[in-house]
Amino acid sequence: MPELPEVETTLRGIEPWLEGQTIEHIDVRQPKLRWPVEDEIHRLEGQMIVSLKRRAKYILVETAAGTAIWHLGMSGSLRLVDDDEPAAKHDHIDWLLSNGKILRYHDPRRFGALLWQAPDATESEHLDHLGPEPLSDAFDVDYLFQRSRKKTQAIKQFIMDGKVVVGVGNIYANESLFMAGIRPTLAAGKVSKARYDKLVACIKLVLERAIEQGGTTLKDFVGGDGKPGYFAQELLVYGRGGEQCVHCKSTLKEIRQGQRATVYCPACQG
DNA sequence: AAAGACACCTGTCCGC
DNA sequence: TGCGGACAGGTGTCTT
Repeated sequence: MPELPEVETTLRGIEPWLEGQTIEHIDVRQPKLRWPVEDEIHRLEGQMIVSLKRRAKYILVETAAGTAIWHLGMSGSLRLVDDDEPAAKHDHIDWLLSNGKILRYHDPRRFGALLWQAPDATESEHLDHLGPEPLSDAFDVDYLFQRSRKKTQAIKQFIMDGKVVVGVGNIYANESLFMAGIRPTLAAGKVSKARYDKLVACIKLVLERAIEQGGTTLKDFVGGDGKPGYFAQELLVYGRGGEQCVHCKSTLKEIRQGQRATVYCPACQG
C-alpha cells in the first residue's frame, strides 16, 4: 500500500488523535515483522506523545523515553479504532491511548517494522543515509542531474533509489516518468538536464496531487482516518499495461525492471 | 563501486 | 473446485 503519499495521508489521519495523548499500554501480538519488535518498545508505555513526524516512508512518534519508528512495508496500515473493537487477523500491534482509542497496526505480509530509538540517539541506521525529501527545496534539477552523471542504471531505478531521493515508489516512478515523457529504461547518466528539470517538477506534482487526494487506494488501503484515497482514478499508466495511452492512444507497454512492473507509452516516452 | 538478484511473507488472481 | 505459479505499494543484503 504505502508510498510517500499514503504514509503522509496516514500521518495526517492519526496525528490529531495521538498528539498529547499518553500511551497507556503496548500490545505486541506478533513481534516478527521485518525486524523483530524489541522489548525496549515498552519503554514508551506511560509516556506522552510529543510529536509525530515523517521522514521518507517512516513515521516517527516522539516521546521523552524514546522515539517509535514505524514503517508500513508493502501491506501495513495504521488506524484508530475504539477500544472495544476486537483484533482481526494480521492486527499485530495495538497502542492503548489515554483518550480511549487504540492505534492499531495491521500488516498481512509483515514487511513493515516498529523500531525503538533512544531519546539521546545521535544516529539512526535507517534514516541517516537517505536522500532528500522529494518535496523539499533540496531536491532540485541541479542535485538530481549531478547525481545522475555517469550512471548506467535505468532512470526509473535511479529515481526509486532512496539514497538518491526518498519516497518515489513504483506507482509514482511510473507516473512521473510518463508525465515527463521519459522512457524508464534510459540510462540515468544519458538523460539531459532539460529532461531532469521536467522530471523533478513531475515528481513533485504527482506526489503533491496524490497527497491532496488522500493517497492511492489499491487493495484495502485506508488512511488513518478510515477514508480511502482517491488518487487511483488519476493514475495514467500504473496498472494500465495493454490499455490505450491517454495522450496518443498507443498501446501502453508493460515490462519488468528490477522485478518491478514498468508501464510506459512507447510513443510519448521517446 | 555499481548493478542485479534475492530475501522476507501472505493474499489474490489466472490458467489448467 | 483445486493446485501451481506469478505477482503485489518496500528495502536490506548478498552475488556478480
